[in-house]
Amino acid sequence: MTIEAKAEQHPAAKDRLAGAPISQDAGFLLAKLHAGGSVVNNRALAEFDLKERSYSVLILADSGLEPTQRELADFLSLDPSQIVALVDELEKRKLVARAPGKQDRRAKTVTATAKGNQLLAQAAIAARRAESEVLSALDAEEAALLKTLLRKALWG
Amino acid sequence: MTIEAKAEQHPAAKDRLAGAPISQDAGFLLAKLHAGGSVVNNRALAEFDLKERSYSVLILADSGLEPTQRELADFLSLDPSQIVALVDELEKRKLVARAPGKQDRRAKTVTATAKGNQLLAQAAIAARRAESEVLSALDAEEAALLKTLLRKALWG
DNA sequence: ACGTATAGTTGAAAATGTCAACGATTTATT
DNA sequence: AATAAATCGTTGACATTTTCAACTATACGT
Repeated sequence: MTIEAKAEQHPAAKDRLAGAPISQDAGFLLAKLHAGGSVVNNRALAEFDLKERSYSVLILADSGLEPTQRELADFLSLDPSQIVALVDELEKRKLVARAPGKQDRRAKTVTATAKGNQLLAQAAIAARRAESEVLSALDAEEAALLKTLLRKALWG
Repeated sequence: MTIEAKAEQHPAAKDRLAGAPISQDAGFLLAKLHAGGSVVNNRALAEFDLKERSYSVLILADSGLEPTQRELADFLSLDPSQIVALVDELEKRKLVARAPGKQDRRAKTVTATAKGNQLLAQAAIAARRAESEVLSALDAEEAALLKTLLRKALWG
């Protein structure tokens, strides 16, 4: 028996369970693709001493939107105290800076420094490579469609 | 100014950051939709004293595929020791049973009991409701397409 | 038969998530 | 204007989850 034929009879064993009805469950599919993707993303970002989380904060800090920590917490679905730790670390590395909110002095806006912007430029390249690895089973059109649907599910 | 017009100028404040380039990142979109979905799913399943994880194990145990714990770990992207805890709890509640693997006595297959099957039937209804809540911004066709794309990304 | 690899289990350590309290502000109510 | 109520960032405690190294029992390769 050829290897291919054997593979068809024993679906890689790895995804023998893919036929179970849970593969119809969006929550499960999301969780599984996210879990696999996180590993790939974090591996790609490790080179820059970043993780998915700190990378996200850095992007938002670099966006020009001058997000407050509260906005970061809401947007990233994290507890405000986790944002404190994340920003502390990035600030210690001089990648972002805190500034008092303009019309609300309780708030602190987080913006990327020039150094943060430079690191981000490099990291974004690695992140794009990681993403195409994660979505390698999709062609470009399908990948774009997937992202469009995810955005619509999130924000309508 | 109408409320709608105001909403357009100040995009709910909640998603003011949605315009940042991170919204182009599949990993981020996956993480965010998964995070929001988990809350909804777990709330729906709490009624049955289940969480996403135990619900997944129960579905797989009920699938007729007689998965081993190792297969569950691989498929659910969890450490084998986490499967032990999950199955322990479900087994204590008589929802699943462990049986020695047929051709490998090291392995243990996990199968749902009649009681587990009955609970699952109820829980699956709640899970479906939760899913349509999470994907409420998508019409039926879009939701189906999203799931198809996720499955393709995972298994080709 | 022997050494090597794998399944499940245990327990510890590290990372993450959740929550309540606090000082400094801002906003709402009188 | 004065006071009350709410919000922002922060800290620290606690719970949950993840990760990892052992260990026993069994299977597999040579």
